[in-house]
Amino acid sequence: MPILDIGEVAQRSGVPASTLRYYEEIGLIGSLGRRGLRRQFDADVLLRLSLIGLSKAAGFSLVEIAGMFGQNGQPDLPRAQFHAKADELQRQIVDLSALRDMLRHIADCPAPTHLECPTFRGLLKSASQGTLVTHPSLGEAGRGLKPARRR
Amino acid sequence: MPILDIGEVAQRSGVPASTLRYYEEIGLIGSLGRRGLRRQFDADVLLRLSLIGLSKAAGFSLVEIAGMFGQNGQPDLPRAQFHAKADELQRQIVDLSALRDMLRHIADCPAPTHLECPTFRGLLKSASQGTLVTHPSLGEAGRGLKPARRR
DNA sequence: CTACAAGTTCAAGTCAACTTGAGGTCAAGC
DNA sequence: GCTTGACCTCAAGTTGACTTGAACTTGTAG
Repeated sequence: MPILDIGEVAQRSGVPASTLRYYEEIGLIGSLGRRGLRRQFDADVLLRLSLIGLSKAAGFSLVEIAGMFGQNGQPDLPRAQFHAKADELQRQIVDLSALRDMLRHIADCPAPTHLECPTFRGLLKSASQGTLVTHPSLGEAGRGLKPARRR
Repeated sequence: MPILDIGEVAQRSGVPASTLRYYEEIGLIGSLGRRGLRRQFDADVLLRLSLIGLSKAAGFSLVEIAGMFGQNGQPDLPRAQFHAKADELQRQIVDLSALRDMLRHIADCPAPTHLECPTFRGLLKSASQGTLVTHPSLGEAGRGLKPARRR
């Protein structure tokens, strides 16, 4: 079971050392202990970081992620909540697929003003399985979507 | 072509008026003009807001979104860039699907420590079509993922 | 005509997620 | 024994995306 120090974890994972310290501080990852001052990480942390990256991309906050994969590796949440998160994610996947198709459409369709193109409107309407504002006077724009973040 | 004032847009779209002002300020949406002091919005803005919500969920920043759907409604970017964004989105969809399956797995699998479960590791490995750190000493964790944000 | 709800501006505040900088520690190699 | 490089802590700064508050204006209803 290999032990890594922070520089190696940073290099292999692409996550900066400052971020790793921050993640440890908030309890999102754990280290085995110290050698002198230096944190020693189990190689497993790399998997955990993948999981974290994935979850961040899905729009989960660090706090939520911490809840999903408690410090020991075991989830902190009841099973039903996982199903709920998965379903939420499924909805998001549907939406992103629609957006992907819209981007492809924009790239290929010669019409300059896409909001008027029926194909485009159709794709937009299909997003969020119809909960979007396309229908007169009902629904909330982007309702059911996870606000997402990047940096 | 109906004209809406900010309160109606807010109500129908679920986007707070303060956010709508902010979006207008940064050029993400446009208003038709003013009636007295009050902004008048074309109903089309609702579609635009859906698009914005969708794009935010996909992890695009407001600046990127503004570039994709320039103030007039026409994109500001070359076609190739749209294909690139679509492909990026496609990769993300694959990753999120893996994450969704992982969440389902956690909800259903009785084993308490999922990082050791082969099924789970398999799912994790499949994310980002294998660019993740699962393989010894190569790759960056979550590489290729768009960091996502929420509030 | 007056009240009032709904709008307006502008500056400052907030929040999550980090990053940066200054100054300190330690183990290994020369 | 001394230097060097990789690590350390802790406080403060940054960024994006908004939100809040105070003080002001306006169209409509009574």
